Amino acid sequence: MKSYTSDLQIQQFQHDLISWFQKEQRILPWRENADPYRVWVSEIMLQQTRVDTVIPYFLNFMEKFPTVAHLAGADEEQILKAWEGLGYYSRVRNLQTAVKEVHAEYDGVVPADPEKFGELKGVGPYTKGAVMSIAYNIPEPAVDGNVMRVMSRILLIEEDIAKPKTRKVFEEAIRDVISKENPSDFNQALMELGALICTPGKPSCLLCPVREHCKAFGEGRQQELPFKSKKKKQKSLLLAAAVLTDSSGSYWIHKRPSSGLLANLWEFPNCETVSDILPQKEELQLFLHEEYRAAVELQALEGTIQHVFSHLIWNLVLFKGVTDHIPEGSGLIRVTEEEMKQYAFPVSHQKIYQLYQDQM
DNA sequence: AAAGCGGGGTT
DNA sequence: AACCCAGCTTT
Repeated sequence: MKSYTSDLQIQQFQHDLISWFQKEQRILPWRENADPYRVWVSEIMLQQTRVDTVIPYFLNFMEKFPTVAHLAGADEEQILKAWEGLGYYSRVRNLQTAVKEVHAEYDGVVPADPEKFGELKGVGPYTKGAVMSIAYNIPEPAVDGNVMRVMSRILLIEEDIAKPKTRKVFEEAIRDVISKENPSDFNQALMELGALICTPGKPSCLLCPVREHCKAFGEGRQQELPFKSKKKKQKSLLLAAAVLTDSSGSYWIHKRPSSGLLANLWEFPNCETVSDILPQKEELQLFLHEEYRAAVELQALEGTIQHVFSHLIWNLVLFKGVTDHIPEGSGLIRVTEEEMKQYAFPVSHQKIYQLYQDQM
């Protein structure tokens, strides 16, 4: 079996790629220095998330939690608030779990050993390679979506990048071609190339520093790659939510379970509505009484909210209601409008809050 | 191997 | 509407 890299001019490829990166790289906050903790935080934030989205979150996060010790000692409520709106909230809970371990087991120093670093919570194959190469200049592959796209074109790899085992094919290829002298710039250059030049839709091949090395470009097939099988579409759910207040204007809110969707975030009380005979308002009223012992008359709010996740769609119908009597320990807590700012809400419930306030 | 897990930008 | 994004964990 002939390897994918056998007819690549590796030295020349490395040089062309790294030289381009050193000249053209964007100025980004996490490139200010190579502090391993800083690099680590940036890599977690950048998982499935665009650079422009991450920048303000990264600056705020580093201000609030500048070191391993700061993050290890923070309250979960604070770190979720710092992540609010960024999505995939288990990322920050796993990050804190891992950082606590680094604080306790490694004296606060991020281990410069891929095997040890890779055992930490939330550190998968990509993050391991990225942090080890960028922070410690260790030649490990860091294969993300960008790298699979770029290398599928350079080496004309036609395997399905949606399949988990395909990542290993790319990791082996990268092990063959990665610069041992400068793995940090090499890995970053591949990702930068994927972001700026070798883009999904119409790659700018005429600006590409490595087009002479690119087999797909040589055959005019760059638009066909990478190959990715389709994923199935989202399920759609019908939900009803209630903005409940007391007579003084404080809100009744609920903390979501510690696992699953939007774990540990706060929300307005709500339920999925499944009946085809009962009005949604009555179904929600029954739920509020069963779940929280809250007897409350609801009024419809104007407008609905659709919220799209990667794997499902919420269609929300909204109500408001006033009650002063909900038992202690019911699962709902009472917070003032001012205190609301301390709690992390998913964007869907921020939309609910916004819509409610617009109608008051 | 497949599914669960957010949110937003691009085309 | 589909696709993509500096993916990882659980089942």
